[in-house]
Amino acid sequence: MKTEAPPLPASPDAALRQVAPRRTQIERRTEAEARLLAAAREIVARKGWVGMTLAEVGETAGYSRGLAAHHFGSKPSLLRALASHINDNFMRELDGGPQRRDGLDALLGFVQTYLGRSDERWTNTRALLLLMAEASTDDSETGEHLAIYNQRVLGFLEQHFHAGIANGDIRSDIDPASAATVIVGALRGVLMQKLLKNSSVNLDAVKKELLSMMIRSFARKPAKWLTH
Amino acid sequence: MKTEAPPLPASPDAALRQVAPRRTQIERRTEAEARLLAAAREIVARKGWVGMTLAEVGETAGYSRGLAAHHFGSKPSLLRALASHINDNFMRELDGGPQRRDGLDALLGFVQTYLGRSDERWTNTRALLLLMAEASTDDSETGEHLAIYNQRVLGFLEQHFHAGIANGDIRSDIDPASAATVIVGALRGVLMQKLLKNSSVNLDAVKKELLSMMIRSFARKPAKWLTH
DNA sequence: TGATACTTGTTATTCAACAAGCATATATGT
DNA sequence: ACATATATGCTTGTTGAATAACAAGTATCA
Repeated sequence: MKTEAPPLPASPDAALRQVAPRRTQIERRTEAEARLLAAAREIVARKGWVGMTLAEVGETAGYSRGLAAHHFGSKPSLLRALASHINDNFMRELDGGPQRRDGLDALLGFVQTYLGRSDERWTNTRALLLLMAEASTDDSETGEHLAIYNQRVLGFLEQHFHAGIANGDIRSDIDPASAATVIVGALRGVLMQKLLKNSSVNLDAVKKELLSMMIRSFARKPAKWLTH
Repeated sequence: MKTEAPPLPASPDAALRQVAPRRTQIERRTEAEARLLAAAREIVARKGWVGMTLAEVGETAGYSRGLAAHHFGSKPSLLRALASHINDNFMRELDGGPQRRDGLDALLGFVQTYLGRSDERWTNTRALLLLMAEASTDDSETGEHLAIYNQRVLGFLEQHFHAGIANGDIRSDIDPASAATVIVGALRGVLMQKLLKNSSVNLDAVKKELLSMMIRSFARKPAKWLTH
């Protein structure tokens, strides 16, 4: 299972010791943390939180088996860092979208971004899904950070529902909180089915259908958006 | 954590040994299996599949720590039995609905049933959600049974989309497979948020919003349904 | 008496958590 | 500048707890 020879991209290069770029402590620590989190994210996406071992995280990141435990102290603590990390990534991706959108336009863009990714970029979503599912079980405080993450995403959508209602694009009889919950739920639920074995989910078709649903349900003048 | 004195509802009653109803082997075995599955279901709902131990299942069911392993042989084998069990329960609950419904009416009824349960009856759904989430991680064949379960539910909905299109209630430009995926995903995704810590999800409001969405998106004549 | 259900005993494995040591970077003194 | 000392990052050694899986024993039924 475990890769015999982890990547180890030439940080301590034996042959060219002289060229070793004498990184500062802060650089070393920062890079180590980044690589540990990236490794954790991938492993969680594959095996889930409980299936992930600290040793595997360290080794996948190209370090020793002990580093993850040493750096983060404990597994729950790693989860905390990981949730923040993924959340930050996603929010950054949202901001870096095509252009500034608002109201219903922003909501449709959100869905397009969420379902429009290539297989490679699913790792984040996949990991987050698994974390959330497992979080609702754990007795400990492990799950609260994910609840906070969820609140942030919901808040983002609610805000755009309100904006859309204000600017007249969205029907005023929509309940922003409930509608946001449904949309986020639909996105996660669809992804979850996609990640099941032997899945026959056609993401493009689903995306199209969901966008139509949103326009017909939320738009004050659906025709204006459907033609687009 | 573990309850010191499990229920043990008077199967081997010490005081009234004489009255012990001399059950047949088949009866004993059947009851044991039922109680083991019920215990497993509850524990999975609380702690998830991986967080559940075979010993706890046996003891929660009122037996010895070893029975679960002995009866089912292995943990994956227990999962198989559990998934079937929950699936059967759910399908029976669907059939026993208010009355025979069809097409869009059946779809709306499905959503109402799914989101309209009391806290107690969520155990099934909760357990199934966790199993599904964890199933998409496992390398083994553990998850295939859940994929099959998912296919069955999707099939049920697709069939009613087709029926609704046929009888004119549902727009003909709806793609049944995609729409079914969205609805099932929305239901699960909403439940998942509800199960998160500190959840502020108002299930009644969400149900109402989702039903409105479905009517506005799928119905050929929304007005006919919205007044209802 | 034999079969079947169930229990208790045991083992091997996995893994988080810590501790003690090694490696690399930075601060201080000459 | 250079050397030495200290701090920080990283690795290897180790331990104890948890637990799935099996084996051998006991109770219940045919």
